[in-house]
Amino acid sequence: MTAPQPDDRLNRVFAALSDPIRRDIVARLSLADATVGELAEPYEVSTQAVSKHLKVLEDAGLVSRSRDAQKRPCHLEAEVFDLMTKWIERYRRQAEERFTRLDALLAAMDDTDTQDTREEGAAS
Amino acid sequence: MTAPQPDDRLNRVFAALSDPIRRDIVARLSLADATVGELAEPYEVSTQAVSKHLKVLEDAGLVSRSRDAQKRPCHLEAEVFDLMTKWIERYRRQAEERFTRLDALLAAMDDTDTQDTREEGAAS
DNA sequence: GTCTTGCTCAACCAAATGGTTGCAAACGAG
DNA sequence: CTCGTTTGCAACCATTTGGTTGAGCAAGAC
Repeated sequence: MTAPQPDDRLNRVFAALSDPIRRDIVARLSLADATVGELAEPYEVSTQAVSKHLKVLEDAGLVSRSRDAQKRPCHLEAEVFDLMTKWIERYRRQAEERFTRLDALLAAMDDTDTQDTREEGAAS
Repeated sequence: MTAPQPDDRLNRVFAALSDPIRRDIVARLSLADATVGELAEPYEVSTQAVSKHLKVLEDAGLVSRSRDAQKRPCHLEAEVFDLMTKWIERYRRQAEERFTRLDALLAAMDDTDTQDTREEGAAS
């Protein structure tokens, strides 16, 4: 808890969103804050199960909970989304770059006929 | 497999990326295609374990495998990333919108004093 | 005070996950 | 054909996960 390393964070965030109920909860919380009971109502699972899901989302940093009498209003923390999009975009861009480089290589090969094409060696 | 519904897809993609080894594999495949053995080398787990990880990534649609003699070169399919970013961006935008609307509402309330403020009703 | 509501905690259970080992298939090399 | 290399599959094991039920706590309602 003291040092939430980005790696650990990413583990939890991706894992949290791998469950359809939790994704649905996030979707609904993006529209409005809600209590545990309100969130649990549409699903056929018990309130306790939803409470567990909320805990997973909270541990991932996706949801924060305050107090209002007995109720525990849940609030979406959209900030964490950035962590994911940064990770995803980084490697997507890298892959796309590689793709365009491959295109260029193929074009060059087409020019210089069938020469020795040592280029894409192992990236050790 | 016949009808990979987007929901199911998202389950698998998010779950696949919730493991640090699998994220690392994706990161390395974004630089260059690689065989199972090459991918397994840096880790302390067995080749079979990495083979399993590759299967998870393949089932999620993140990786495709071709054949070259005994080797099975792995290739990153960056397309699936879009599915995630679309999902994420959708709800992040929604949350941000709500945030700015709340700001506006507060400003309006400050103007018109304490009127009836029915706005954020349940999202049935 | 007692009651009811809203939620969490604890114990338990079945299924999935991530790892292991051993074996077999596919393929090129000799 | 036989051998080594690379990979996938099956069985097994420990841990995690997503669900259940039952009890308990906190806070307004009576």
